[in-house]
Order: sequence, then C-alpha cells, then structure tokens
Amino acid sequence: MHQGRTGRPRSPEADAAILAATRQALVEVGWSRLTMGDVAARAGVAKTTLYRRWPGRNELVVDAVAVLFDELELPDLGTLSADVESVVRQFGALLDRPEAKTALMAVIAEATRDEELRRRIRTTIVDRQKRLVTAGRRRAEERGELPPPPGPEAAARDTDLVFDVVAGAVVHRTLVSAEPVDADWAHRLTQLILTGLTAQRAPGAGA
Amino acid sequence: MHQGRTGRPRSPEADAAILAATRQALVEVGWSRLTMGDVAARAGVAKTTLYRRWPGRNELVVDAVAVLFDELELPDLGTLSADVESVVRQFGALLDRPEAKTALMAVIAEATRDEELRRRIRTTIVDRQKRLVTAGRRRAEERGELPPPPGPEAAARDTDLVFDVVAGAVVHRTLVSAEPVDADWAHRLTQLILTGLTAQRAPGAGA
DNA sequence: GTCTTTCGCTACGACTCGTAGCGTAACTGG
DNA sequence: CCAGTTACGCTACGAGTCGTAGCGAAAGAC
Repeated sequence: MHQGRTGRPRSPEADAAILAATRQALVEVGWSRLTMGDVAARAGVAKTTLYRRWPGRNELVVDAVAVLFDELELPDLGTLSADVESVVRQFGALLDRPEAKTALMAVIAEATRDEELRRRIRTTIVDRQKRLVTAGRRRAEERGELPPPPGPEAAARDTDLVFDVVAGAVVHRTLVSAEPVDADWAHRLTQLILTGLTAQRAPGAGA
Repeated sequence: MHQGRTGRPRSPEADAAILAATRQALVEVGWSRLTMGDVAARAGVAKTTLYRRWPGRNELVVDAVAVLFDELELPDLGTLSADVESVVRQFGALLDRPEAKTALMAVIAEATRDEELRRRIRTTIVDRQKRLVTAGRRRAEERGELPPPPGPEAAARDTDLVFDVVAGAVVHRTLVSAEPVDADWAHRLTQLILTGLTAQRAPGAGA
C-alpha cells in the first residue's frame, strides 16, 4: 500500500530534507506563517511531493519534531533525586530550542479538535518518552528508595501522574512563564516532587 | 489615545458581541480555521471594526479567553489539601471547555515568537491567577500547615514553582494525555504535591 | 449647529491553499 | 532490453483569506 514493491521508490533524502526544512522554517517564521510552499522550496522539492507524503502541515510538523525527543536519556546517576533532576534539565534544554517549543504547542492546540492527530502525537512522542519515568521508578525501587507499587494498574496510574507533573511543569515554566529551566529550578522542582510541599522547607536542604 | 474624550464612543456591546462570537467560533471551527471575517459575521459587525480594536486574531483570542479564567475561586475549605484539590478540579473543568483548551494552547504557541503577545498573556491571564496560589499559601501558614517563607524572594519563587507545577500538570493531563481531571486524579495530584513521591504510598492514606 | 470619532459597507491586490495535468526519472519483473 | 509502475518537478488553476483604503452615515462632545 504505502510501499508497493514495484515502481520508483520514494527518496529517503527527500524525507530528511523536508523534515529538516520544516524545523528550519519553524525557527525562522514560526507556526502561523509556516506554509507548505515555503517548506518545499527550502527542501528543494516540489510542493506536490509534500502532499504525497503528509496529509497537511499538522502531521508534517509532528513528525519533524518527534525525532528531537528521542535524544532524551536517563543515565543512572545513583539516586532518584539525581535521575529526576537530570531528566528535568534535559527536557528543559530541549524545550528551549525554538523549533521544539513553537511546534509542540501549536500541534497540541490543533490536536484538541483532531482525534487522529492526537493519536499521532501520543504514539510518536508521548508514549515513547514514558520509558524515562518507568525506568527511573524501577531503578528507585531496586535501590529501595521507593516502595514497590501495590499493583500493575496503580503503577501505570502513578507513571502517568508523574509524567504529567514533570512534563507539564517544564512546559509551563518554559512556554507560559517564559523563564529558563536552570539548575536551581530543576533542583527545586525535583525536591518538590520527591518530598512534597510540606517538607520542602526542612532545614539541611541548603540552597 | 485609546479613548479620546470627543467623538463617537466605541460601542461596548460590540466588544462583548465580538468576544462572545470569538469563543463560539473557537468551539465550532477551532483555531486554525478561525477567520476574522467569520467572527465579524457572527458578531454582526463589520470586519474593519475588529481591526480597529485588535491588531490580529492572536490578541483577540487572548482577550476572549481571559475572562474565563476569572471564574476560578479559592473557597476556604479548612485544609490546604482541600483547597489545592478544589483549584485543581476547577482548573480541570475550565480546560475541559473546548474554547479554552484550543485557544489557550494556540495562543501560547504563537507567543513563543511574539514578545508582546507573551506579555499580554502574562498580564491578562497568568499573573491574575497567581492570586490563587498566594492566597492558598497564606491561609496554610495561618493554619500552621506550612512554615513561613524564609524571605520575600524565596516566597515569590515558591509561588512560581507551585503555579507551574499545578497549572502545567493539569494542562498536560487535559491536552497531551487527553484524559479527564476527575476527582481521583485531582486527589492524587494534590497528595503528590503536598507529601511528595517518597511518602505518597504511606499506609493510612486509603483511597 | 459643528467637530470628531466610530460604524457598516464595498472593493482591492497579495498571498496561500490543495489539486490536476503533464512529461520525465527511477526502479522492477519478464 | 523493454514494458509496467510509481515518484518526481513543474506549471497552472479556482477558492478562500488577508489587511487596508475609501466612502457616507451615525453618535456623542462642545
């Protein structure tokens, strides 16, 4: 269907060039002024080639941005606190890139009225990155920092909750508050998530 | 400047009609297909009237959505936990409305490339709602649930952090994970924020 | 009444959209 | 080597939206 085994094959270089051109265009002109014709010209391909591969710019932008998120990693730093802080900083640095912040919010906005686009975002971005939370939790349990989850479904709900809190806070900080995710903020967010608001001012947690 | 004291005054009813028409259009056609001509037709005014009052649809949509956020309240429910949970649920219900979720994300996306629009969002929406966090914190301190902040600047940073976490988590849950902010989730988020991840599984917090 | 500003309306060039049609290029199977 | 099939670049098209300009009429201020 998408790739019958006869005829001229689609150029993989064109794919890469189009996605790169999309990211470049997002940086320079932003979302609302990004046009398919502009992307095609930057990529050195015909406009019709874009429409043969993507239904519209929403889907194109999702694919163009998705690869950025695969750069996130979870190195084992020895403690849950350090692991969380590392991911927070990485995610903050990622969202600091203009092509990521602009595109991500715009696409999410469109997805509120487009079920299929929402699924595309979930499968290509969100679900792929939940691996960070599950891996961090597993390590923390092995170290004895966290009790084992009472059941599989409760564990899944916890994963979703933590993911929403971490990703949501970083996104909100970066895009709405428009302030940087620096080392200090990452540290304070981590402490809040681990020990909570009531214990956050405990002495000995010196800044 | 904005209102010289001579000449025909601007019609306040037109203002209200335009903002209402904008919200209605957001619900029916969404952000990307919202046009100024469409809004003007719905409001029963001329297209030129819109351009006399707003520079473009970004600014128009910000103003149209801002009033929705003023509905948020912080009733004194006796405990910090109950207060937080109440705000989480209210904010979740607000973001469940299609005109709010679509418009908010789209405008934030545009704001990543528009400094003035970013300021408009901050002054008309974000800063206005930080009152909820500061009021909740003050009450909690009066009850003895939280220690007083070590200093004014630390208090401001804490307010910003909590606001980013709460608002970000609700937004992410609603728009990215696309799952409802129900009573159970609101309760679990509140517990996470207050007591932290390490204490969240403590016995006796029975669901 | 006179002055000033807003209003509704129409019209305009410029731009983008998504599609269709054409000839050519690339690769497959007989 | 030669059809068959698909992708490609290019051009052109009607449709829709943009933001602005110009006009006469309406609504208050003085």
